[in-house]
Amino acid sequence: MTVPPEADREGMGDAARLRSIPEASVARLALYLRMLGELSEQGSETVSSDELAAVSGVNPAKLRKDLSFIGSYGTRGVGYEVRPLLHQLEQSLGLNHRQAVALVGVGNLGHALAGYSGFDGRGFPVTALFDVDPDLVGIHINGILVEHVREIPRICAERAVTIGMIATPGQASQAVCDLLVSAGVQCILTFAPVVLQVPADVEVRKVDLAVELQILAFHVARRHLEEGSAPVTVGTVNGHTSNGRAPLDRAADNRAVNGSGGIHS
Amino acid sequence: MTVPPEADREGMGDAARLRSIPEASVARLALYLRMLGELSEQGSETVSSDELAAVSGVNPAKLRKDLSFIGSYGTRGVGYEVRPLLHQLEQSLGLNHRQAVALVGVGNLGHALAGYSGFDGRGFPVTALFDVDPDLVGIHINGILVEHVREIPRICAERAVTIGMIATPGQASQAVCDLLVSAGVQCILTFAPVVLQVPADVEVRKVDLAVELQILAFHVARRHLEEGSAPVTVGTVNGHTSNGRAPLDRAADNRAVNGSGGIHS
DNA sequence: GCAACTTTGTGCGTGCGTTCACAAGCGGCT
DNA sequence: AGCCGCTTGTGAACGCACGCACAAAGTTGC
Repeated sequence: MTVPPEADREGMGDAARLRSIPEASVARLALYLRMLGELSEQGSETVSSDELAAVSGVNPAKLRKDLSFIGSYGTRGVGYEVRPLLHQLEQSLGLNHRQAVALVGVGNLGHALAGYSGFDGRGFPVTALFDVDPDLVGIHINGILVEHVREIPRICAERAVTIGMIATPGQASQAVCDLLVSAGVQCILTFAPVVLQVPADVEVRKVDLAVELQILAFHVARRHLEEGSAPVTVGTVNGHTSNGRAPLDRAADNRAVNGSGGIHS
Repeated sequence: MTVPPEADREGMGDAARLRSIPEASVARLALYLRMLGELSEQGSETVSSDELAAVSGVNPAKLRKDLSFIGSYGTRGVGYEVRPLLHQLEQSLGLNHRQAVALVGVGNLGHALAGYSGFDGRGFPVTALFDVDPDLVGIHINGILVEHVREIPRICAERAVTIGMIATPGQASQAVCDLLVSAGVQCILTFAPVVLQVPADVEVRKVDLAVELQILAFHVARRHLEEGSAPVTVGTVNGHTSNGRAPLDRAADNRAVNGSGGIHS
């Protein structure tokens, strides 16, 4: 086989190794990290790939391969030591130092996000809030002052914001996005149902709640059609839907939303 | 291979055709649907695959293939008629009749979701709210009464709920999920950072905000390493085109969160 | 110290998803 | 009417990701 031009040398630098982690694996690594944190709190010292895979809802082999991307931190015959693995995951995922997050749009959804405890506790302190509504600018949420959107460039620079969250109405989202980008923010998480246009060096992730529901609605429709044609399921209406199988088999069959997503060009 | 009971005949039934749509395509179809809605409001009569792909941030060929899964509704040399395509998409995605949604957990995030206008306007009326907190049970949000979680089975059956949303703290989510499943709900969208165990015939989608941020944090870390070390330069071998590093090209290069996700077994 | 058991790490086959590229088909122009 | 240009729909190749299955490695028990 022709050796790939850029030799895959042994002593691969961190940068090279990180760059080569598949997008889908990164998403799962973040999940493992959370699960390890819970195991650690419960006092577990070690965990096997089978156990960790079970609580994460993934295939054990896939988990081991994911972990192998960040190095070998397991002991054959034993499993993984929870604490060291957790620490290594944090480092590889860039969580060794906290990332300042700016949230733009403190309306309905934004207000909830600003108060979401899951961010601060996991190394993502919301350090800046923005809005355009005069009724909102000036108030405090969770001890943080809501500033006017026009202050984004200055404040984001001052507070070393690395991640921006957009929870504005759709029409405003592109303008807000441009502001964040001009402030040097290279990673954006948006809840606006708009395809944001950004320079190539900016990473955008989009959470579209309406689309999520539509995907589920599709499955509802598909089920109805299947019931009508193939004698697959039993109960219809309020009927408890246990078809043939055990009502409570704990299928590890979950479809996670986060994932490889549409990576392309 | 043994032909599945229902042969893949030409005049393929709706059920067979819908079942064969790749998961990743379904997610994008929902996106196209929204974009078509906007185009329709702007008065567009027809749209080409290139245009629709551009505003959706996807590859034109991929878009055409996605649309081909639901049939041929384009005119060669012209494009797609917006209105008929939109209608066809709605039908294929199961949006021809509204889906009743139940929301469990009206705390911080749940309260915001209950008031989110993007649901009702898109055929997903939130018709039931639940919580355990005595301070919340009994109040009205957006005109809807918050009921106690123990009422889930009865009320979900009464109101023909097909989709459940879980916005409770992590510890409560599995119990809530079980309640929803016992009420016959087969599609669940959860915001709790927990891997839900469900019967095989229940569809679960998970939106994990902390994980989203961690994925972005990873990209921050990767950027720092790249800047510091390797002369990253253009393309690794097969060059993914990605980082051509044109400083300001308006790349339609967005990574969408929703996507194929971890589909398996 | 050796054997047997346990669990990691990974090479490889397979299937899915994306992309390219082109033939087929439709409208407009002459 | 016939030709030309445009756009769809799709066959085929490519690449990625998943999961199996096994070798390597370490631990426990005798």
